[in-house]
Amino acid sequence: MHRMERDTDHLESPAIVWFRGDLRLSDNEALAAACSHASLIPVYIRETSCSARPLGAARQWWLHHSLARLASDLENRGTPLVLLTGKPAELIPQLVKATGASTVYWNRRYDPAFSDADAALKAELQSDELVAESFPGQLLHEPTRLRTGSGTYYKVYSPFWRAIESGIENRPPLDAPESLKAFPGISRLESENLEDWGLLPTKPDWSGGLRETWTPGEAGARQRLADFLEDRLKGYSERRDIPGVDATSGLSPHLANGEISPAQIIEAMRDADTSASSDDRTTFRKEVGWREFSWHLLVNQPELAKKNHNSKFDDFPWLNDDEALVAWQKGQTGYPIVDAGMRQLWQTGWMHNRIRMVVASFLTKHLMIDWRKGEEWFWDTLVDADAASNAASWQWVAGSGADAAPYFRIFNPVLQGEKFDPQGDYVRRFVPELEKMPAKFIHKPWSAPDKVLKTAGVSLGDTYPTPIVDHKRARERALDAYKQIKDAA
DNA sequence: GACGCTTTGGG
DNA sequence: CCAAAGCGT
Repeated sequence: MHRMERDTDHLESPAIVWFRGDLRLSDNEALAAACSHASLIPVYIRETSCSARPLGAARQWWLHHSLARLASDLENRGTPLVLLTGKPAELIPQLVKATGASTVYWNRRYDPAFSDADAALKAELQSDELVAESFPGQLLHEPTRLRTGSGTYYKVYSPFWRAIESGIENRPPLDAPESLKAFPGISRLESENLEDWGLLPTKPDWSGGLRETWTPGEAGARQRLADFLEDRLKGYSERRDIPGVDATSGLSPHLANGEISPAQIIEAMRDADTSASSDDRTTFRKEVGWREFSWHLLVNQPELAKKNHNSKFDDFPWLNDDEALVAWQKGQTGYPIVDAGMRQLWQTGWMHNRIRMVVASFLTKHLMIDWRKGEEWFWDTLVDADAASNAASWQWVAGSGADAAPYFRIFNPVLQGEKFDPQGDYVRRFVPELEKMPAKFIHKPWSAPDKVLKTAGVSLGDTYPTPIVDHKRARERALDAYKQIKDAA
């Protein structure tokens, strides 16, 4: 068969659009490509027995709602969404056979755990004379392609950023297709019920705070972006560090679920006519850049969530202290800024970026617990849990990562609280038992005079924990441990 | 070969 | 002011 013939012929038959990490209709190249076909079959597969790490509970909650929105958005434009469970390598060919489709489109995902399987499926489909094509979209750059002058991947953010910065606005995002031509036999295809997938919590339903905080789905993502650009881009570079005010974009969970693309964000910001300074814009663009950098690292270092990027840390004497780990997880360390962060995470599925650094530093340095334990907890509880950002950022704080903070840079939880939450607004919101503490002592209640504690209704060790470690001693212990691996190398 | 690196703390 | 070190241009 001649290539030219096939290129026109295949448009006469339906195209399968395999949705994976891209739960949106706009800026979706795979979907756009399918629109030039006679009809299309959108499918989402709940993948079983694949090598990727299963989604954490918070992201499963999000996924349920995001898929529900995607299905209704597709329905409104003309086609249902087919839901299947199993192995794509079996299900996609079955779907091809059942529908007579000659084409399968999908957008690339970059988690190395999927790469081999996706490439193998593509090759298999193509060897059957089918068209199988993948498109970019989740990132602004192709993480495997970008190389330094000496041919290696980037290990330092600044040069990485300079390398992608200029090309960052080169891809104009696509509009959502106005209508979709459903495959005529689509309603007779086997499809499962989302409700049967068990993505939502049951026994205790802990999702109340998530529901109050978030609107999963493409429309929610677009709304949040619009609100951010209108209300919060101005002043972003300063205010983003203050956890007590709503100053960040809050787009991370939408990005993690592919409800919005980074190209859409960058473009919308360029068009946003606010009085935001160029500093505000650059700072935010660089945040998007960090996400790109993390994926660049993960793609080139597939073990990033498991292995120290700097192997010197393989000998670090981490402590196995389950009691301390649980206190950290539950927000019961006795350090208000740490506890506020951990409780925000549990209640809302999200934590302010600055506080993520503080709690991660506390776990890895004050408690000397392996960063992987923290990474796992975040993976399970964050609605924005992202395989690349989570691993890269934990290693950054722990000191073991690429371009990491030096290990000896140990955050002081009291000073961080006083500097970035001076009035204690953030602590008060998530640690209500300290609500009446005066600002002067809210980040160090143990140093408040008895009568201040009494007036505030705080009884240390009773209504609020005493610190589980002493800052000064913990700091010295961590630095001693670091000295061991430093001298050994 | 020089230069410039996200996010700090303590003495 | 110091606490590292090496990456990338």
